[in-house]
Amino acid sequence: MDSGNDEDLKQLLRVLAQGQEQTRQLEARLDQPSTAQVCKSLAQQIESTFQTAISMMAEGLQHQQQQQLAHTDSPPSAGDSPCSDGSDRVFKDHERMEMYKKRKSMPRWSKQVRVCSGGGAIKEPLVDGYTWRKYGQKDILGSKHQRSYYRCTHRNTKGCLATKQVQRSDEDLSIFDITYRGAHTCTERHDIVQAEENLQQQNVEADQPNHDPPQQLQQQDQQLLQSLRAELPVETGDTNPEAQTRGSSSFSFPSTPAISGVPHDTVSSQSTLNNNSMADFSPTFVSELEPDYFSLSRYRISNYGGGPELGAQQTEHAEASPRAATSMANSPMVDMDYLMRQGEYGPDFPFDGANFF
DNA sequence: CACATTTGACCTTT
DNA sequence: AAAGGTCAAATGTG
Repeated sequence: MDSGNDEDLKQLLRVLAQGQEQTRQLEARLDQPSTAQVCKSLAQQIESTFQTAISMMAEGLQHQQQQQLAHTDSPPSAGDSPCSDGSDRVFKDHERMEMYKKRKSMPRWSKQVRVCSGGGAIKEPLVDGYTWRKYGQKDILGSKHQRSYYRCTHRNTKGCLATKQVQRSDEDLSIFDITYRGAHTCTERHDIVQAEENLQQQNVEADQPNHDPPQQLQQQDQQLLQSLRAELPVETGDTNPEAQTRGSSSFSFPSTPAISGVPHDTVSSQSTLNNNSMADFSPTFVSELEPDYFSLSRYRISNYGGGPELGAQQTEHAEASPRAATSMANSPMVDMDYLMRQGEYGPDFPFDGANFF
């Protein structure tokens, strides 16, 4: 238990450092002609990061209190624990329980991704910048398509508990419902915002033909632009029906950092939306199976929690990277390349924010 | 060999 | 009890 405590602390540190880094980024943006949207996204990301930290701390506190209680209530007796044979199992069960509780309290948000196929078979939009590992697949009652379950690849190495579920929509085969759960505590892509900003800038430049494009803007980016233009907006009329049926009361998270207690009952819609909203434009949609397959996505984020949607529709950029499709679901950090290529954000951009402690 | 996915069993939630 | 979510052994892949 104590060993886990240590891990938790490290993780907490990571999350806090992430928040700090994000705040720095936001601060830097405020001096630049950034779009409001970028700043807002950043702010939301920061909020969410701190929420994660807060809930981690609250959890730790609760755990501590429980331990203290147990200590004072029943003084340590020799025959306290079950026989040697069963103790292991009991411990495992207990741990599992904790896991479930932990996950249940995690922020959760979903979005719809439209995948446009160029005639080929449609594959799941698996690439979103994080590396995921599939751990399950299920038939879902009333749905034609199975739901796939993914967890962050770094679950074991960094204890990152982020998961996602992917399920193809019944009505529109080109739409996938993706539900994310938990913020990434691995620091795989802390700098998404910058990538997005680059994209936006490129977009703007493209709209103003007179503007000299920086030399660094090259083929990849051009293609990217084209794809941005070509992409289809997902129609906004639909209120995700499932958000009401299955999500209604299952999720809660504090909107304001109420320091006390374990916050479980307050709902903040906007804070849950964007935990990693930036983390999800999908770099590589080129299918390795279908050479002509070329797809993009634009998505909406629909929040759980049943609260009134305030600007819940937030569109993000999708991109199609000309980079050769990597294998399967993994395409780590493609956007990182964009960052590095666009040297203008300079040397003082502290990448050590990604310190892996 | 070290990863990934598949898939039936198992567990939790409703 | 049924549905949803996860685990873990078997299997696949580079």
